[in-house]
Amino acid sequence: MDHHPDLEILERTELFRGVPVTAVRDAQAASFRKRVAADEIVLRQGDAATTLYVVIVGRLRAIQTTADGQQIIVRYLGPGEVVGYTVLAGRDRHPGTVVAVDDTHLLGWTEAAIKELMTKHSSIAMNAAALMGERYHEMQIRLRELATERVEQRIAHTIVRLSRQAGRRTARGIEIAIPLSRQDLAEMSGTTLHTVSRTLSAWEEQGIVNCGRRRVVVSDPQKLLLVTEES
Amino acid sequence: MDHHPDLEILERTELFRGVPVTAVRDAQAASFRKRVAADEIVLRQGDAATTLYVVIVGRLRAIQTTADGQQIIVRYLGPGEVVGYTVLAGRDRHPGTVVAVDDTHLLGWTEAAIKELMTKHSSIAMNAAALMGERYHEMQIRLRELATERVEQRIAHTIVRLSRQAGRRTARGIEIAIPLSRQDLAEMSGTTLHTVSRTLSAWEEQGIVNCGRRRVVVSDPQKLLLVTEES
DNA sequence: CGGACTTTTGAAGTAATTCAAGGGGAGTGG
DNA sequence: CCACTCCCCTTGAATTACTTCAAAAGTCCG
Repeated sequence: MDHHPDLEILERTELFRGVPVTAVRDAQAASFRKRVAADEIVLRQGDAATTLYVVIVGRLRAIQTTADGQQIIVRYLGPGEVVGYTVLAGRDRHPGTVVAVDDTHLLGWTEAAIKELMTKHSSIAMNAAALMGERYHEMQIRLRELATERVEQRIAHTIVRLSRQAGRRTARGIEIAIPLSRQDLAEMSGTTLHTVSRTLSAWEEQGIVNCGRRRVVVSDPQKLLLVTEES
Repeated sequence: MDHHPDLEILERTELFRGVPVTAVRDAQAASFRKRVAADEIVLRQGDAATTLYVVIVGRLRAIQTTADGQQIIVRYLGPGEVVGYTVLAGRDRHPGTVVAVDDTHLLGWTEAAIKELMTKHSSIAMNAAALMGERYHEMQIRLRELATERVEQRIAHTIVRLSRQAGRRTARGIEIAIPLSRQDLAEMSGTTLHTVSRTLSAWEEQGIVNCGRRRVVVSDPQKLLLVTEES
């Protein structure tokens, strides 16, 4: 069993992309598998951070909860992405909760293992820095949107982002391959489910989207982009 | 000149903390100095990213500007902090602009130099990952605040954060050692200068703060914390 | 077919923005 | 040293975008 199927997958993840094969092999050897069913929690806000995961198949959502129970969706995580960056960041408690959206398959490392890997193979550590930087960048954009844009524009941006991240071309347009309730969209856009519902209804009339129960299809991506641009 | 004063400073920065002395020496040798006067631009949004800096003395502000000219202040950067993370993140264009608030002294590296350093010394790369993770985490918090809190609470959080980052104990309370206009606070809290002004006026009457032209002194930190907590 | 969850839509309420105008400090130049 | 100017700050009043409240209608699943 010299040739392992996980190896090829790992080589294409954000953490191991461009890393020498020997190093990826080391990583693969030190990893363990974890499967979680839909709606299961992978890691919980406030818990001690002990593990880092890479998503192999499936999709998860990272959320943050405030003291008084309000939630925001920080992001969705798909194949190839890192879950549990806490260990990379050198923090000791998870700043958010990660829940599986579908049945998911992960590869995991203990804190000690991943640190050893990064120490031995600096390219892994550099990838870690790059990936954290990428997320930081994403957040800057979202922060700016939230601070300067109107609700409609923010919802449009949220949907554009989702369609790029998890969009599937269909006959009717780009379908977002994640079940999304109005509440979910609200928690991503910083608004209420009511406003999301009203906005989607309006867009539906304009032929921009086509949505149902926990389902969003962008029928006219161009028009949607126009919405993100208007002042 | 074997013993260089920059060396000791570098050893305490977020990028070189805990890194073997030989590595820090390498870094110091590869660095160049840069001085910028107050209000000078260190790097400009949209420009090609070629350099990474570490702040030695002084303070800078990172801003993001939208297409239509609206601004937000992403954060302030002080001694020991990294400026120009773009290079670490592997992006090619600066996502924001960084301007010096005071006269500032930086140490810089070319992209090639810093990448070589990280490759040779994985602890530097790991620090880079940790520091990016820390910023990502900060942004998550701010995003949540912006999405779930009222303006007054957000302004309170902004000021609490600033007082931790740049607070100086004085007879009157904690003075924020950065000149801050109402507009600046607005751009950090996602509101308008008018609302900031009204809020500060109200707090002044309650004896929470004591502020003047581009100056904020927190006279009752406890009461301010209460504001951040109320629903 | 019952029941839980999701979505829609109207109406009322409100927090915060926008509009508008004036006041005050700090620095500059005569 | 005074006056002028440029910012910065303040405060009222009007407006509005969005939330909150409320109720009803769909939709999916067991």
